[in-house]
Amino acid sequence: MWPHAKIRASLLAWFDQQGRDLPWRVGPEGGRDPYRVWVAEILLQQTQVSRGLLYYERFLTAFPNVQALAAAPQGDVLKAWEGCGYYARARNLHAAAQQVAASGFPADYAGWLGMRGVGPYTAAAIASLALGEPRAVNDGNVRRVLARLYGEATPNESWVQARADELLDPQRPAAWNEAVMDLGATICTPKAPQCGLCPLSGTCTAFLAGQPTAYPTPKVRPKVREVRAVALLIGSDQQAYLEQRGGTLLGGLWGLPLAEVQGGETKEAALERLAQRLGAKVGAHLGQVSHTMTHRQIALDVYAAQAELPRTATAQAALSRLDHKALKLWQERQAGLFGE
DNA sequence: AATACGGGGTC
DNA sequence: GACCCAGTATT
Repeated sequence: MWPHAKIRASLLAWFDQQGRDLPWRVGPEGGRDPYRVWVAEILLQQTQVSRGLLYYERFLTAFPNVQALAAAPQGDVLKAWEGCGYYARARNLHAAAQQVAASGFPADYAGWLGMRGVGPYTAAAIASLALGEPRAVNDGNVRRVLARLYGEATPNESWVQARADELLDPQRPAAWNEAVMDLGATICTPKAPQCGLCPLSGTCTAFLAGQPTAYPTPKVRPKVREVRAVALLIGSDQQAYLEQRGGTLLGGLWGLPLAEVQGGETKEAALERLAQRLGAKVGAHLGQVSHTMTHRQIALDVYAAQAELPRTATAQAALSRLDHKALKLWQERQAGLFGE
């Protein structure tokens, strides 16, 4: 039988001393501002805290409360999210904010779970941190900490949730959740854990076995698909013809008109297809951009082109990193033309 | 149960 | 280059 009481006391004592001071941790323990917690939790999905911090202040300044977020145009919301990735988070957050502005905040875990973009992790986080509900979070930190604590090399979701549920401190659920995540983020890190500073090392199976990083075993990664595409820059890097991307990949963002090179098709054929669609005359090859996403490796050839199409100020639209790289080719060409 | 979904940090 | 990050939605 595991010494749950001892583990709780050790970790919470460490947390009270060494817990991180983060901008969304304002207000009483278990009674935080739901809007601020909500925004932070969405922003931090698959995003490291150090990076989330950069966006959090900016987002809260632009949209200080749920009414402001609900009333904002989607373009403004995506612009605030630009560069942070997983843009469905911003679209869902915006849509859900409009629901909250109309009907109020959900009152409990189940209510939050029904909101767009809110899954089991986020619902548990908001329910515990803002509502004081005893709900155990299950994120990457929790998974790693518990895998090591119990020496489970291949923990599945239900195993992690079960261990997290039974270990959750019923007296301080909010602090417990933050404590486990802080431990995972600062001490019990993936590659080089600082077991010498860990309050749980005395009961940690992985540490006692001398193999902390052996748990959990790495997840299998999906294969990266290689994609070739062509894009047209009509205008300049500052003022260009932009299209809003549909679908799930970069959906809602704006970018240069683009055509993927289909299987069995040449780059020239794709370029011709694209030019035809826009009624554009293709000019100089500006260069090639290479861009890696989690599941794609994109090689994009960018061409200058001429057409009677409306221009958008590129600084005002939310663009992906891929499109920023493409626009940069224009600057480099200008520098080249004028001999540096 | 798998896969799609960004972009960057760390070793 | 591998592996990961306060995960969720879709299939």
